[in-house]
Amino acid sequence: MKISEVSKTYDISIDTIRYYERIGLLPTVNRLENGIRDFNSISIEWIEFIKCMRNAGLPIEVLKDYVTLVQSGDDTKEERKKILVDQRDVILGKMAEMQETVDLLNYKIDVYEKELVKTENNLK
Amino acid sequence: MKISEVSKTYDISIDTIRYYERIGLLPTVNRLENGIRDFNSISIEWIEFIKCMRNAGLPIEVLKDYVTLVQSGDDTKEERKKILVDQRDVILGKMAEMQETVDLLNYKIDVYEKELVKTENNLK
DNA sequence: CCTTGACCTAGAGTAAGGTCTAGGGTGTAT
DNA sequence: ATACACCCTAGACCTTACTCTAGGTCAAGG
Repeated sequence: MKISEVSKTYDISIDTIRYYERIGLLPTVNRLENGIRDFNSISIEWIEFIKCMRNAGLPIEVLKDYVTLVQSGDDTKEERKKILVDQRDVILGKMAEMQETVDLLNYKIDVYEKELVKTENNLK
Repeated sequence: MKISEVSKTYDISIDTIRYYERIGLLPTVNRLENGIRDFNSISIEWIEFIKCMRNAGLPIEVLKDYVTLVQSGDDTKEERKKILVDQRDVILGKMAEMQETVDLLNYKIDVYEKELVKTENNLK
């Protein structure tokens, strides 16, 4: 799979994919003889994982640490698991904050709705 | 209320508060004769609102638009409500994405747990 | 009086995460 | 054989949202 196809399939810009590889977030991608990237299923799995984690706002540095641990063997499993658990907690915390914001927005929207109805009635 | 107190109470840095005023996100704050900011209840309400919305990731530009509309009178209520509704949708969308990430993390954490137990048993 | 601490402004600097440009190679359809 | 679509790298540039620095005012305590 070439980079443009990956880009379209996962809706990540070509530049971003190359950037991820360059900074070591995406483990080195296979190349054809002419140097062109040829994404195999392992690279694709990383792409999917990175996309999902980045969507949730996990910082690149944390993901890089995780990727590095995965690449350095089985005795890093405890450490890897800890990263995932910690980040899950961070996400859950953010979701709770966002829910508070949604609650406030719901309240404010409700107030606007009532005020707008009042204005309509006044026009009658 | 002086800036340092606002900063402590709402856990926003003094620099950030001044920055928000400077860029027009926080409507102009009252001053004492000597030029020192004196936050009244209206400013405080804005601080609380901005903090809540920024926590949820709403961009400063969108919030600035909202603030501008509030300051330009009652006939902008429809437009203001639209901003809030749109942003609520954005937040709900992000929360759904984050839930997907949490699901994936739960799965992965579970796999690590099982593997780690297996390793322990092998050591027996 | 003078030092300390809190306040002020303007403007430069920083961090995170991309995005874009210049310059160049390759493969294939006309 | 040349034009077009993709691919490559290195490195500059950009956006968002702060954060910090320099230089200065002012009020209270020792």
